[in-house]
Amino acid sequence: MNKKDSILQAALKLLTSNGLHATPMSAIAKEAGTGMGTIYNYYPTKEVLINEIYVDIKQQEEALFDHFNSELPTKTQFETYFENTVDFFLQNPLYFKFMEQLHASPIITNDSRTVGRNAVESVVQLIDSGKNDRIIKNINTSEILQFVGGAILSYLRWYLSDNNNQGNSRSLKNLTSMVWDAIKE
Amino acid sequence: MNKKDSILQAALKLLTSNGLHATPMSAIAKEAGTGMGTIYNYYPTKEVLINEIYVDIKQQEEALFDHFNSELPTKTQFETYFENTVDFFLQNPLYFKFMEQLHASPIITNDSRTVGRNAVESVVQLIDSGKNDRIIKNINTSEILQFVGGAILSYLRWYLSDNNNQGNSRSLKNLTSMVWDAIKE
Amino acid sequence: MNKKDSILQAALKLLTSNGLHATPMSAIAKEAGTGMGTIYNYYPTKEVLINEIYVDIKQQEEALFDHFNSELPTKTQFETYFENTVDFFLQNPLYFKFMEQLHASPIITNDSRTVGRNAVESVVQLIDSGKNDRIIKNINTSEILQFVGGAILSYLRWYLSDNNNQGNSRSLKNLTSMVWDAIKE
Amino acid sequence: MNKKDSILQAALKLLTSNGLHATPMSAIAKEAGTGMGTIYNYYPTKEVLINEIYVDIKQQEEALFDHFNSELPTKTQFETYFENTVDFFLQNPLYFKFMEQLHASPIITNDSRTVGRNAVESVVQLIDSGKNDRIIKNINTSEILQFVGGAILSYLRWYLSDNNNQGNSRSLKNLTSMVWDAIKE
DNA sequence: AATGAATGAGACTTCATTCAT
DNA sequence: GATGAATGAAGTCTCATTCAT
Repeated sequence: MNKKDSILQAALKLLTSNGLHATPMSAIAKEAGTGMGTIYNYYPTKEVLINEIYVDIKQQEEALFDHFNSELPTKTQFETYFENTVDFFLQNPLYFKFMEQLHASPIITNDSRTVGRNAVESVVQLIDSGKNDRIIKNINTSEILQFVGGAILSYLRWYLSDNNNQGNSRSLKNLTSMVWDAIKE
Repeated sequence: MNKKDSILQAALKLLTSNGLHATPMSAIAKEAGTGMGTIYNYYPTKEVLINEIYVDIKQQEEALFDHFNSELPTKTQFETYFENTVDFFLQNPLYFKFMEQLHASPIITNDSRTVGRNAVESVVQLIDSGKNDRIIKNINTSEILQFVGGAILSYLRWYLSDNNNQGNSRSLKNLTSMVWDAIKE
Repeated sequence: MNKKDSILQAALKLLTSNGLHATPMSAIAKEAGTGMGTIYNYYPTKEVLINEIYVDIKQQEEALFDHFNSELPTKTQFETYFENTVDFFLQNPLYFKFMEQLHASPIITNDSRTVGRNAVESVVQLIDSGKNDRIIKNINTSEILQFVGGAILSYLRWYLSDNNNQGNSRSLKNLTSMVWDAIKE
Repeated sequence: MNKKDSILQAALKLLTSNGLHATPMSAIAKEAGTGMGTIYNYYPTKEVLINEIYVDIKQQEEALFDHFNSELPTKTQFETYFENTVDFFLQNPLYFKFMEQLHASPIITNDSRTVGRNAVESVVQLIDSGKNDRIIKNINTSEILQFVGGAILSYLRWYLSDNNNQGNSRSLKNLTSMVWDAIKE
């Protein structure tokens, strides 16, 4: 792994376990196995480093849609999106913890948030097209988007919570169908 | 307003707009119109102050159920809970911003989180009773709880987001029914 | 002595003996007998502290003219100015060392330099009036001012140089008359 | 131009415009069009580099006297020295700015200062010989030297100051004669 | 000889907390 | 109880210097 990625990984690990306020750059450097100065060769400030992690995750999320097949039925596409996204965060629980902690933080810049919004553009189009075909309810698209996002979020919170170890693929299927029922016409 | 509350309000205001990392105690004191030492007469550390705000909000949430009428139909009770909770945060948007930012932060202690969980005990009972009466789906209660919480969260995010001004009471009714449809048997 | 002055004195002492690049704020705090944070209660940055010293010296120089008697002959006034200024720096050799090192430094702001120029306004008037009365040569006033300043500077450099201990009041008298001879009509 | 000189020129330019405290070696390397390592092939430390510039300027100053004709009258020799030196710095204003800023800095080593003193050895001899012939006043030679140096310095400061554009060769002639009048018997 | 990524000591500065008033 | 000047540990960031290429 190159240095830039080591730093990102180290920062992700420490930020999610200790929090922003308890993760000095020196600790990140130590964890990454570099000198502190090296971090600053790649990221001009701590704030930029945090935002880079944010953007990085959002872009990986976006990449999940790269091979979307727009000829499949809307419902199939939706299920694929929904389950892929949940799966992505289950495979990368630190990404989820990071987003939980920093999604609403003023440290995330507007530029980063814009990248975040663009990342879900494919889903917006899927929903719009579903509304057009009267497959999905005629509710404000951004509201539907938030609803779906909230469902993903709540599932992940439940699944990854310390006091749960009963998560299974059946419960995800349940949720997917609950959500589809809620938004379908 | 007494000093203790001034401090809480000042902290809430600054924390939500600037973030934890950019809200020094001196700024809180200034905003509250007190001396820095005064804050320490009420709260031994900054961390305790933050947790106090957290617990305070959770307890106000809990108080929403004080006059719950357990003789009404489950669906009515659910709708009341759901809409009251959304309304509570719409009336207190800073509470929502605070929770968004600090819900997942390591600065919130386990004790505070326990208080938070107790605050929704009434809802747990409502759901369990609903499951018992085969009105609500037989899914893990904590999963349902997270699902409902996620729906509230996503609605509030959408409603309070800067680029939205179309929120109206109809859309909340829509959501309430979407959620009920999703969890009802 | 109050804290603000202790800090100024400590900074002056260390800056003149070690130079700007070898005088950390921590050393100034230690020398001043305060904590580092205390310095920042009075001076927001190191740069401001340096400029404050600069302005402070310039204002003390200006104060030398407060009791100038404008009814005395021009020559007498000039001699008084010249010798008082030399004497001021001989009494405060650290002020001289400070100015030698920082006079031309980019760290001194334009605002500070403006204060410095105002401090010699009385001398400008004396020279202008002398030119008017055809007592002083009709040369650009700022050029005369620099010439006189250069004479003071060179005398002080010589007098305070390590390898000199023959300074005496006669040599100052010599210089004063040399300079007067050079600028008189 | 070879690399060594590029480095010297780059350092001179940046030091005079930004100051020692704001001129990192990396910036010098960039300005010189070399790598940072290359600088260290020629100069073991930043301090040595600065001193090299200092010594270099002093040696160029010394070279001005190489073709001094010791058979000309003392006054002619003095005028030549005086005007050549002023001219040298007017042709190389960065040299002057450099000396203004670093002349008194503790970063200049005693060895460098010794070189500086040797550079004016010819002038010392001229003055001594002038005193011997009772052409120049019988004042401490080093004091005369400083006086003459101060006159040069003050003229250059005035001439090169931002708010001056009236400099002309007549005013230099004036100054030369003022200074000669001041030191001649 | 030339390079520049890597380094970490040390700089400046912040801010939670104390305590004399 | 109320205050805020004082504190210094600890944070972010810089930059002179090294060394593998």
